[in-house]
Amino acid sequence: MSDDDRGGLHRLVAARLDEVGQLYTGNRRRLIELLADAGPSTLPELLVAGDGLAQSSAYRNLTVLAEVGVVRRLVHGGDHARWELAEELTGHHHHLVCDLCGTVVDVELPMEVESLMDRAFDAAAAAAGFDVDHHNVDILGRCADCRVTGN
Amino acid sequence: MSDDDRGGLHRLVAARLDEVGQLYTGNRRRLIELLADAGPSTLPELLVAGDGLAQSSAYRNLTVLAEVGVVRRLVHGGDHARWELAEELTGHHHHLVCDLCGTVVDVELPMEVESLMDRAFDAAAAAAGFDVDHHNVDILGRCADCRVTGN
DNA sequence: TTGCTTGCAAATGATTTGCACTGCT
DNA sequence: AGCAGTGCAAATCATTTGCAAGCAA
Repeated sequence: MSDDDRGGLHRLVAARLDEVGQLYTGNRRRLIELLADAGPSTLPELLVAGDGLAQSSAYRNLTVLAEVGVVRRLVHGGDHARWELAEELTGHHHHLVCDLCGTVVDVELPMEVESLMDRAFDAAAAAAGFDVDHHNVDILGRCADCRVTGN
Repeated sequence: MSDDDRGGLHRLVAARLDEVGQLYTGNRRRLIELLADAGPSTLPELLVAGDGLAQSSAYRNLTVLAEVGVVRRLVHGGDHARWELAEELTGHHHHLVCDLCGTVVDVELPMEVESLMDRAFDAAAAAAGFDVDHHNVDILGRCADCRVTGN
């Protein structure tokens, strides 16, 4: 994310919090910065990078940020959930997930692929009586690091 | 799943267990039957349907069945994980997930869509240094029941 | 001074494990 | 006999919550 977008990011988060009477405190700003810098992160990762941030505050703040729609909780197989900035802030994307170390990296797919998937998903869901709201794609495999270390 | 396949299913599971010196016991057979009948199910659902099956045995048996590759553990947002028969037994498929009640239903996508996705995913992953092993697609929305009840 | 935040400690709840017992081979 | 499977109760561990003190409008 460019430094240019960073200001807009903070302004949007502050506005969203304000709408529900919540403040954009230092802890919350730090979490947003960390997620903007590091992408999908676990709570322990955020605590290590967060310099003294209390665990309970981190969980509470991430929950609040998710409630106002600026953060999203991801759940894959590992012990800890992962948190990332919401798509409204990052754009629509999917995830590369390493089967070995659990790392999650964002990927964007070509627009034609997204629209073909949308059409296919709508059709498949309609046949089962579902109304589609959105879709998540996880691409699982081995990340560059784990390929090298032969994990 | 047809009754015809059911016999083959049990034979395959028994063989897989046998390979690692484990038995195809009544509890394990019951779990396989329940998953074949009900699709992706939570542990509480399996216990209710399982008539006296102990919780710890259910967890332990599902773990063993997953280790020999006949069962898969799914994790979406809810309180409980869900378990389903592995794709080797059911064929490749994806999931419709109800945002409101958490129900998960299997869907199959047209072959052309799968192959287009495979190609797109390989290309996107390669750009990030990932080797793709497989992919999961979750289609999220509102199931037929929740549409009716206006949950 | 009213209400949102914070950190600590305690509680919660899904899942796992220790153990003694039963049952297959 | 010898090892796998079972159920109960206790332990684990990510996450949540109660509470008292700090801080902003």
